[in-house]
Amino acid sequence: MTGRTTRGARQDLIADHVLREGSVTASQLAEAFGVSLMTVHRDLDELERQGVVRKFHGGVSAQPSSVFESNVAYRLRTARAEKAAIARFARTLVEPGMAVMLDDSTTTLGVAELLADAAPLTVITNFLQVINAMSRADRVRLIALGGEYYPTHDSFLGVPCIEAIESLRADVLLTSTSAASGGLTYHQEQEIVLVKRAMMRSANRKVLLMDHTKLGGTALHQLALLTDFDDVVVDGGTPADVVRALRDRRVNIHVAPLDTP
Amino acid sequence: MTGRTTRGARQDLIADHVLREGSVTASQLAEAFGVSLMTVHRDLDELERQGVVRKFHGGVSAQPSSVFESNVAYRLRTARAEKAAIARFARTLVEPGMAVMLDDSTTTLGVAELLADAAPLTVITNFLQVINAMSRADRVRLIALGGEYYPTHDSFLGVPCIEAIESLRADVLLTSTSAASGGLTYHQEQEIVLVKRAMMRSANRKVLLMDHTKLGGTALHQLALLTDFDDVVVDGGTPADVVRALRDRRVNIHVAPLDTP
DNA sequence: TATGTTTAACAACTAGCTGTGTTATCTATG
DNA sequence: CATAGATAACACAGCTAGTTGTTAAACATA
Repeated sequence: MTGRTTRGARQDLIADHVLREGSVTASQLAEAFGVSLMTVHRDLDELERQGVVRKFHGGVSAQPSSVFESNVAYRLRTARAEKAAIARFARTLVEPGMAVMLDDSTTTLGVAELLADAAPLTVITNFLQVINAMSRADRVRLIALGGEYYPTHDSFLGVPCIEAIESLRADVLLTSTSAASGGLTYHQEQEIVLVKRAMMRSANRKVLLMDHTKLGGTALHQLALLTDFDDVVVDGGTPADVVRALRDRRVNIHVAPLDTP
Repeated sequence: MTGRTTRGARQDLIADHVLREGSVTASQLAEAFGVSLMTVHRDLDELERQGVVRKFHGGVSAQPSSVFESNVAYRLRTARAEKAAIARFARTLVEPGMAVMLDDSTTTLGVAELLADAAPLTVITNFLQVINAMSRADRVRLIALGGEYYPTHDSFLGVPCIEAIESLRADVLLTSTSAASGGLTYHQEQEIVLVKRAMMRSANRKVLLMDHTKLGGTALHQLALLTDFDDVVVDGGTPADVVRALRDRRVNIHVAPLDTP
């Protein structure tokens, strides 16, 4: 494990290692990656800032999953290829002239990057990263949902957000959540659940985007039934029997093919 | 006029020149700045994109003032020192723990950059540049006002924005507008006027920030009386008789000293 | 069509930033 | 109080992104 790696890749590996082992010392990491102690400390500071690990005198330990799994920075790193595949598929559900609502999930961020091609378009979102991306896009009418800013999600939530959603109506909602199993979808945060539900009430067609790593899990709060969604898009890495089981439950499921490089 | 200048500075000079002369040819500009024609064209494309000039075959002409004066990019370039002075003063009106509302003016953007020092704070704004700045700030609770995005202002306006404002209450509002004269304040855009008025209704203390270049002018729509504001902050470049006249009108005026380098 | 103007594509250069290590100082823990 | 660990400050290498000029092709205007 001594190959020269870039900063980001090394941090990913450190994060994986910590999550797997529970805790490590700084000097072990310096040794393992052939890099100076100072650099390790800087990586660990960064990971701590992102909420993935906790530092203690001598090293770091993993955060309880409930904490770091909410994190944008962490979520952006997981299942990248799967999300890209799903985004490409979701993009085809959007046609020029539509009003598209996007929630604050990293999966929909992938869609946003492709949406410029579908212009003219109205985009409605509470996700700051999407807001910034779309503010630069041509021929996209952008409607931002305000609210209280949550740094962990990089989005706006709370009562003001929900009220704003309720006075709008979108043609299609592209949304995602952290877990699904047994015909139900889940999310670990109350605030997010309330916003997602409001979005579902304000959209004609509700599309759920889920990479296969999220299937079979649960989280603290129930969000909705899988059958409450008009479409569910999963990536090509989803086991065939899982797809079949969902189809048997009358879930309108689509499989987005992964890139084969 | 042949000294080596940076891109931004050169564009400023070109903009000034065009606004003064009405129109210029591309080759004249290339000559004047000792720079290639291609570079001039690139500068002009940029200025056109910002809405400051209009291109025609052979050169450019100035946009009518009503068009370019609304532009963030243009406004950001004007009266920088004055705005900085006013921002420093306005910063002293904000105390830790307050809920501060900021409108979408370049003057308040200057204040936002200084606000981190006054944390903990609640900041309420519809200005995307302030949202982005504050989302990175520590110990600042950020409440974004949503609405329809207006690229010329880089902010969110319209009914959703006004409704969001109406359900909030701020300790202090820092606002600015494009012109003031005869005891009245003005702005050239209806949408903006409605939002500013809503903000005024939702704030306990209303502070108007005006650099002296805006005094003595008017614009299409009346915004409010100068005496509707609890405080009016002008920069040190304001003529003494103007300050006296305002004071005679019972305007609670403050003069922010300019930097003397 | 002829001429001047604009754009596109490429390459060179630059400035500034990012990532890194070293050293020295500070801090925590036993 | 001693020692290992953490941080701050500085310096430097490498790289990326932004800026410019050149050339050639496309375009507009008379």
